[in-house]
Amino acid sequence: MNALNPPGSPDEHTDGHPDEHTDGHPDGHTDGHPDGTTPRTPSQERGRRRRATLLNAAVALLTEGGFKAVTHRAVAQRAHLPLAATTYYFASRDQLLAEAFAQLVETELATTRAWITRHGLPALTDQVATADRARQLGLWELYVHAGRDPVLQHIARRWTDGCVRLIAETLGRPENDPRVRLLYTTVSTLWLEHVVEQRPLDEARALLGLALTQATAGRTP
Amino acid sequence: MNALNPPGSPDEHTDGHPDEHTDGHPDGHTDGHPDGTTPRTPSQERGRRRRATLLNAAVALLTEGGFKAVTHRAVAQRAHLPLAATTYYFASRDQLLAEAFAQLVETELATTRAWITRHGLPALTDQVATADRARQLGLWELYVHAGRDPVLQHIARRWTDGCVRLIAETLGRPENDPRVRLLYTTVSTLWLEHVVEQRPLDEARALLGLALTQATAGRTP
DNA sequence: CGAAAAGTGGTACGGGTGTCCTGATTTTAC
DNA sequence: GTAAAATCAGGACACCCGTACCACTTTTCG
Repeated sequence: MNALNPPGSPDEHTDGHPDEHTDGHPDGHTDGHPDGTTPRTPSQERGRRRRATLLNAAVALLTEGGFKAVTHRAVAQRAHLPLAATTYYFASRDQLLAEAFAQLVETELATTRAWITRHGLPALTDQVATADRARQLGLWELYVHAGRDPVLQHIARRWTDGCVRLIAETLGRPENDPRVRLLYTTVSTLWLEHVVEQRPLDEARALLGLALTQATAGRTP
Repeated sequence: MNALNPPGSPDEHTDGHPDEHTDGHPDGHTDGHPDGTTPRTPSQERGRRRRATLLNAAVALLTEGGFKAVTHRAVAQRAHLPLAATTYYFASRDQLLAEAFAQLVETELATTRAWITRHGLPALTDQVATADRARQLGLWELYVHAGRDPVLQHIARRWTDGCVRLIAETLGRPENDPRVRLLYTTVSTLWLEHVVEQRPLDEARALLGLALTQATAGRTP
């Protein structure tokens, strides 16, 4: 669950049993140097900061150019760290991407939650309009890429589940309520369409309004 | 409009004015050798077949590995043609990808139309279940990638518009009817979710049913 | 028929990548 | 204090890529 920790949080996995934590970890975060070559989350504060810097660089590059732009050299350069740091702290490019994806998902969910808390669900199209489009594209690119990668797939499901949970809470409904899920389908497509196709948002606003009307059946959210 | 022609269809662009067809062509199809270096659709039948073979190879690779797998060498090898053929018949990798995307979109739209004609809209989840998932992934990957590429973006819009048209025709409604577009949002998300996340389709079927009920307001499709 | 245009295909250029190697330095543990 | 472990960073390995170059062959056209 380390990928869920904010950068800089204490690491619980430095207890000398690294091997137990590298099997089937769904979010791609791997700890431990079983033979001195597999990276771990560092025990020293300095190393932890360097690792986080690399990860943030990866997210930035993901935003700017999609996952193709996340190469070891680009990440190292963006983080002003030597190339070897990338392989010291991350087992592979795939791990780097997975952790970047996980971070992006959590960040976007938190941002969206805050916006809805403040402005309400009907204003979600306004958040989509003002949010960093390139970052959204990075997220969606990895979302689709997750279809070919079981590790990323778990993270993708977390994105969907997080969005559904958000809507459920806002509507005061259980997450498995079909109306919640139906509303999510509309929100998801409108979001993706805006990010990819850059269509005007007038129609999206109207559709969101209609979908909300149907989901709440006359109750004002 | 050559990208809309089936492979092997007669080419109308060999009339000696190739330069007029290379500006702002939204689907990335370029004709003409203005200085002997820019590819055109060949005038000879053999060349046309070779070009089509390369394009089909690109689509196959897109299916198997996503757009990252569509390299000149992989395409040439898959098509059993020399590497130089790829640059002879296509101006760039981008053009190859654009045409592969366009072809994939048209194929999928046609396949979906045939299915709906035969089985009806409520059975759309069954088509999603039985269709080649990897091919769908290829399509969606390029769809999202289109967010960063104006040429592909036009093709992505064609995908969306084609789906909306399909639903509108099935419901006997105009394409700008909000209920048509709302139903499309649900269908789109359920499709993407299945392809990416591989969730069970039971819930998708139920949601599609609910969405159809709301879209038709008691009228049986 | 001959020249020009189109087609063919092997090769190379200049660039890039993920990963690994290894010696030096710093930190930790006994 | 010393040895082991962790950290650090420069460099290299093996591979890959898109694109361009160029000589040769085939087809077209005047």
